Amino acid sequence: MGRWEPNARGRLEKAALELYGERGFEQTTVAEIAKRAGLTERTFFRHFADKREVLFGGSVHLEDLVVRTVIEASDPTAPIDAVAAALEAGGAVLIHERARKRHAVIVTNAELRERELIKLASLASALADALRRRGVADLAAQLTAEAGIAAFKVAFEHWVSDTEEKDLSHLIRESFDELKAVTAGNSHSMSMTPPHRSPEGSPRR
Amino acid sequence: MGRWEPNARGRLEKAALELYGERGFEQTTVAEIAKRAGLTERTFFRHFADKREVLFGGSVHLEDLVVRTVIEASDPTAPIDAVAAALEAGGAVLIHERARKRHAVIVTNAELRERELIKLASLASALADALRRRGVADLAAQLTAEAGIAAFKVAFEHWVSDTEEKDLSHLIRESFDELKAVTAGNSHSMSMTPPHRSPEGSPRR
DNA sequence: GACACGATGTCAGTGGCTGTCATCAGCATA
DNA sequence: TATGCTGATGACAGCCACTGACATCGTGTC
Repeated sequence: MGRWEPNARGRLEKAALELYGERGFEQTTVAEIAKRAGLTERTFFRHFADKREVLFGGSVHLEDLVVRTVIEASDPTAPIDAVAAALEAGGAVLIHERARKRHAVIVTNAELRERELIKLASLASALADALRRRGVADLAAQLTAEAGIAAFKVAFEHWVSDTEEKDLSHLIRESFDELKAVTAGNSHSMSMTPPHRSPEGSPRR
Repeated sequence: MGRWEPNARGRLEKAALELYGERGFEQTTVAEIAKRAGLTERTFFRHFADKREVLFGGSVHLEDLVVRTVIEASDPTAPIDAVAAALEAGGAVLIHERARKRHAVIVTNAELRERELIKLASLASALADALRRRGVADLAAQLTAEAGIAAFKVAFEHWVSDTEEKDLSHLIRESFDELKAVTAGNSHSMSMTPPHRSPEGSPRR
């Protein structure tokens, strides 16, 4: 077979996730990741554009799946529901255990959060494109996509923040329902006397 | 007064925006920015956390304004409308000319887009906090904030992409109206036969 | 056997960013 | 007036992310 151990990329991903988890993202050097994977720093950068990207290998695959699901949605579906269904399909391929580990690393570092956000923005943009191709007007397509991503984001964060694995599909549906309620103005008006608020050490500012 | 020229920070911001515009973000070194501002590289990093942050000095001020507006909203306002009004108030302090120049730089570079996204995410998070403090339930607060930011983002992008200055307030209101329509499923169902689509070289994939 | 190919290694260099110490005007205080 | 403190800046050394250029070496092909 090959002259080298196979699956260099996979080994780098594994080593990186481990090291980021063990000592933190900033405290890990690319050279260390490469060494644990039995490779050199230079090779790391041949597989990944930068030190962060090694955590986001699956995002292309996910985006593909979600976009395809929208494109193949049955005809008389409302755009927002097509987006919800597509994101549910995307969520279905995620593995709770792995997603939790990965997310635990990401939330500890601002640069990694930035990268996550731009991946979601890219997904929103691709979704909007798909909707436009289905004949949805430009502004509506953008807003449906962006609002859909917002709902997904909220659901996903609840999913990975919990040790016990709830059903992500269910969380996504709840999130979209709440989104609809909230934008309809159906949510109760705000009151000046918040219900559950004790004055134990008021937040500064 | 001081021993040095006053307003070092402002001079750095000005020099950076100019240079990023002239030769691009990546082609500009921090040393060059500092030199144009009559300072040293080390001083740049005392004023800004990194090379990107110099473009985002106003974001704290903006976030403050928006959050305060939500907190001070009159009692019987629906949360989504309070958020819309607050973002309109925030948008009102932006200067079209300057926002356009800044945005033109940001869209050319992925790292800068990442930074912009995390600032918006921070704003969403602060908005959600403000809503919770006003007694809005947790999930509703998150979704209202995130969806509101989505609407703002779309409106803002339209505003800065146009040479002629439309009214940002107006664009924001339109965006929120469209958001409400779209999440209500009021938008027309998707059709398999898109209205305006000529087959001139189908996009790959 | 010559040769192209593709994945990796080696090495030198750039630039973002940090820690540390020095410098120096203004200000307070003895 | 001398002394000392403070706060903004400069000077310098160093780490590490990332890149370009070239070398190496199995594998498959002609």
